[in-house]
Amino acid sequence: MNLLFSPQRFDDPGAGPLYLQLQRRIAEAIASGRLAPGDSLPAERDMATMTGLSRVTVRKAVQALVLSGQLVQRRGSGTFVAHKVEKLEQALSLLTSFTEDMQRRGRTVESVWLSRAVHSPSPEEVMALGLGADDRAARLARVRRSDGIPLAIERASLSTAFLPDPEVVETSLYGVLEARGLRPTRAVQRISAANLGPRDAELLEVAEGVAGLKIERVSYLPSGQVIEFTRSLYRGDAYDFAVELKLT
Amino acid sequence: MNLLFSPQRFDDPGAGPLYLQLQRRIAEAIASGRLAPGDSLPAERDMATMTGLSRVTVRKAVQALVLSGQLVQRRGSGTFVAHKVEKLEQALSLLTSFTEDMQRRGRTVESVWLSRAVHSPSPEEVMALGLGADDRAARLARVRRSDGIPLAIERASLSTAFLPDPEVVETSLYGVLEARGLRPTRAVQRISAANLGPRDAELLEVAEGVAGLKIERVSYLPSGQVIEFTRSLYRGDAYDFAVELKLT
DNA sequence: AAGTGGTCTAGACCACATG
DNA sequence: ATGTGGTCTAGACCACTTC
Repeated sequence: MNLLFSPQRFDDPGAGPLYLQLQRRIAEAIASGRLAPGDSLPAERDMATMTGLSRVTVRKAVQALVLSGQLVQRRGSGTFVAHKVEKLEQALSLLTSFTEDMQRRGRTVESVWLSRAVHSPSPEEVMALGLGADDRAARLARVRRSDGIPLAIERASLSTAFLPDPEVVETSLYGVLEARGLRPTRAVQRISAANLGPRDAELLEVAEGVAGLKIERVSYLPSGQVIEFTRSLYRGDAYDFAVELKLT
Repeated sequence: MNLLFSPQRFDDPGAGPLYLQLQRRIAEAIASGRLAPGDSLPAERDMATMTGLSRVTVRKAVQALVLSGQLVQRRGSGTFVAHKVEKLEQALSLLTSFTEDMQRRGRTVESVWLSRAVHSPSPEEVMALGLGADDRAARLARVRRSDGIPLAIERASLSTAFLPDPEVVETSLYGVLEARGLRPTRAVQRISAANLGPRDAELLEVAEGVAGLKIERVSYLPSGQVIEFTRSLYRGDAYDFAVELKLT
């Protein structure tokens, strides 16, 4: 530990900014196992005096490692090497139920509703759902958790023609639709990456700016009509989507 | 503009940290169109005096918006509202050629080799490629660009049994393999999100910490043998992968 | 009560871009 | 030459956790 934070080599010219040098040192210590998951780092002030850097510079190095998921900070408690999160693998080309998926893995499932209500549709919803001037949109938003860890935020929108009362949805939206005789047969998903904003980061219990996987799904009825439009945000560190390719 | 950076309302109690208040203000100005793409913001020092905040605090607000892709900073030049990047949509369940893909869209394609060489395999490569003790790994790394914008970093690994001399690959790896009678028929991709590290961020010409889409692909020969293992890193702001779901 | 991370300040120097 | 963002410092107070 004394070695890790010794002021030596911080005067090297051409080694780049000081915060990057420190960041690299810590990252290497983690990669090599000299810092193991769960280990605590010295307090920021202590690292500063040990390295001869200012606390602001130490913080900048630490922040980058928090963003990349290698460190975790807890206010009032300390800075720790992150535990490896076993990535959950999920097939992308099958529409699977979150609940069944997790139970098959022997994990607990919790789902916290953020809202279930009817709103005037946003322009995005009008586009995606093909709504008319007087149509209204039912919105369902929830946080999906497993074993106490939040994994994803799901925000679904439907025309009230298909779901007049969103309050009736307890667990499975598709279950409720099925009971009403509505069965999507095709869906298209679009996947991209984005840094989480303050709100979403808080809901997923990660630092602001952490990378998240954004998935937008549009589901279609056999008639070709759009029935549902869902935007999900997955924790990038906890999820892994798998796709099998057909090669011609 | 005077309005945007007026010190009013920065004394509101209960509105959260100052940098978040400023961040929110700027984000709203962009969303509402009062700040249009390409517009320049005042210099950091000027924003600081206008708002009555310190430069460090202004920087923290700006940094977050740079991370989320809403602002762009150019050293020596200024801070600007980012131009909307039209997201490139790509089908995930087809193995498409980057070159053909872009040309079909009427875009130029450039590919910059970072390295083409033979190495001792890393543990990861041994695992993925199923290498033996004496096998060596051919590595190909390049940055894919289109219209002058870097879009992705591709790092491919193969056993030298399949590709003894990586230097022969000029544009298409699959083309070279095909010429050698090697034709993958199945591939599995795993997708997740990650914050870009200093090196990768530089190669993709974005700020460190920006969200990237990480795709790992393993391709198989008809015999079931693994022929290739590729790790790609796409700019999260410029790419969008599409998958169609089969619903049973 | 003591220690931790979170926020904030005022001021400084450097490297780079543009006129 | 001037202005810009990039880095860095020393010191301060707050909110929270832990003892």
